Amino acid sequence: MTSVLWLRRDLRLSDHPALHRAAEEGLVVPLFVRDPALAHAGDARRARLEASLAAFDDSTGGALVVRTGDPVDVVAALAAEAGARTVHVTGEHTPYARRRDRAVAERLERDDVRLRAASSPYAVAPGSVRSGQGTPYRVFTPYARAWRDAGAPPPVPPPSGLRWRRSVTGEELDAALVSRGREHGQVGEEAAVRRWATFRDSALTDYADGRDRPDLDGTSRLSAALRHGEIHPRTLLADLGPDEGPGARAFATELAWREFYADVLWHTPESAWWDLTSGLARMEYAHADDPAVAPHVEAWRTGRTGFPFVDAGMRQLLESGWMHNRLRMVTASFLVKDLHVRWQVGARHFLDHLDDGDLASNNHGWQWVAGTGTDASPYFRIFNPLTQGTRFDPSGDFVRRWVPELRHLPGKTAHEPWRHDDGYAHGYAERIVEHGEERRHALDRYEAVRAGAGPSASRTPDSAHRAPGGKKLR
DNA sequence: ACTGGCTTTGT
DNA sequence: CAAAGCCAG
Repeated sequence: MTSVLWLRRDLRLSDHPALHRAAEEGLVVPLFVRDPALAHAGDARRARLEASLAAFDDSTGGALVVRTGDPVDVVAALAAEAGARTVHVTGEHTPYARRRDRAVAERLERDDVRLRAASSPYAVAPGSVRSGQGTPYRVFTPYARAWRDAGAPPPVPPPSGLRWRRSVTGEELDAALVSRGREHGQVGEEAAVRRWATFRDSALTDYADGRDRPDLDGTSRLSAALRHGEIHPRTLLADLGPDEGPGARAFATELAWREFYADVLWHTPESAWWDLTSGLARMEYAHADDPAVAPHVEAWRTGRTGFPFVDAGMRQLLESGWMHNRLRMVTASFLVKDLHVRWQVGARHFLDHLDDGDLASNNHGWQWVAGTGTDASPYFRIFNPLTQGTRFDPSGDFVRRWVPELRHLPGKTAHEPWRHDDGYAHGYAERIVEHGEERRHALDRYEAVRAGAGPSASRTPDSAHRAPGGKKLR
C-alpha cells in the first residue's frame, strides 16, 4: 500500500512521527506543494526553501515530488495518482495552515482518503499546555514552568524498512534558486545535525551570556533549520540531557519562547496581525507611507538611519537572511519608538527577509517590543541604540562587519561616528532623528493613551499589512 | 480576595 | 532605583 507524506515544515528523516507512520504502511511518496497563497515571500526566503527542498530530495535519493497549486487540488490529485488511502502530515498551527488543512481534509474525504496528522513542529503541541484553571497562559514564565513539567516526548526512532516510491513525477527544482539559498550557509538535515553538535560541544556552555553577543558566534544558528523542520526541538531537548548547566537551561528557555508564541497564536489566531491586547488600541502612529515618514522607514529598511548598531543589524538581515536576536529587539524598538511606526510594518519586512521567518515568533516578538503583546508593561522600555551597541558589541566588530563606511573607526568608536572628525569620511549617513527627543515623544504617546484609556474601539491595522493575500483573517 | 512576581531597560 | 498593571496560583 502506498501513502503520501505531504511535507511542510518537516523536511527531515529523523525524529519524524508522520514519516514513521507512513513507512509502516508501505511505499511512501514524499510531496511538497508550492502554494501560490504563500508566494509573497521575499527572494531570500524562497531561495532558502528551495535549497532545503533540494537537500531533502538528495536524502531520499531523488524521490521528492514537487508540484505547484492549491493544496486542496494538488494533494487530492496526487493521492489519486498514487492510489493512496492516507496522506500523512505533521500538524500545523498557524491560522492559514489550519484553514488549509481543514479544506484539504474535506476534499480528501470525498475520495475516501484520510488526512492523518501526527505531532507538530514543537516539542509540546500548541494549545496543550494549560494553567490550573484550564486557560491558556498569557505570561511567559508560568508557561515555561508548565511546559517544562509537561515534558517533551522522546524522539521517534528512524523507521525500519523505509521505501520511497519513485514512479510519480513532479517539477524540477530551480537550480539557480537552490545555489542562492545555499549562499547563506549550510542547508538541510545533515547540516543541521552537524551544526547542533558543534554548538552543543562549544558555545552551549557560555550560551547564557554568549547568546546576547552579536559580535561573537554565540548562538545556535539553528533558527532556519527549525523553521523548515530540518531538525526537531524534541531531538535538541533530548540531546541536552538531564544534567543541564546554565547554558543548556538558557537554550531550553529559548526553545520555550518559540513554543510559547506558537501557543499564543494557536489560541488567538487574529493576533498574527492585530494587537493581542487592546490596551494600546488608541495609540497614534506615524503612517509609514506618509511623505514625511516614508524616507525614514526606507532608511530603517536599508540600514541608513545613522545609528551604527541599528544599521548593522538591518544590513545583516538584508545581506544574510538572518539577524541576531539582540538586533531584532534593538531595530524593532527603533522603528516603533523612534520612528513611531506600527509594529506590523516591521514584522512584514522581517518576514520577507528572514530565512527563519516564523509567523508566531516574529510577530509576537514585535508585539512584545510594541507593548501590545504578552508582556504587561514595556511601554517605558525604549532601547537606546548607543547603549545597546556599546554593551553588546563592545569591540565594534559587529558594526564594522556590516557597515563598511565605518571600518576606519577603531574599537568601540565605530558606535559614535559623530564624535570623530573623519566619522563621515566614507559616506556614512547622518542620524535621521534625535533619539532622546523621539524617546520622549514615544513616552508621551503612551501616556496619552493611558490617560484616555477607555474600551477599545477598532483594532484595524493599515490595510497594507493585512495577512498574505489580503484575505480577511479567521 | 490576596499577593508575589513579571527576559531582554533607562538614567 | 523607577516604571503600571495584571497574571497565576
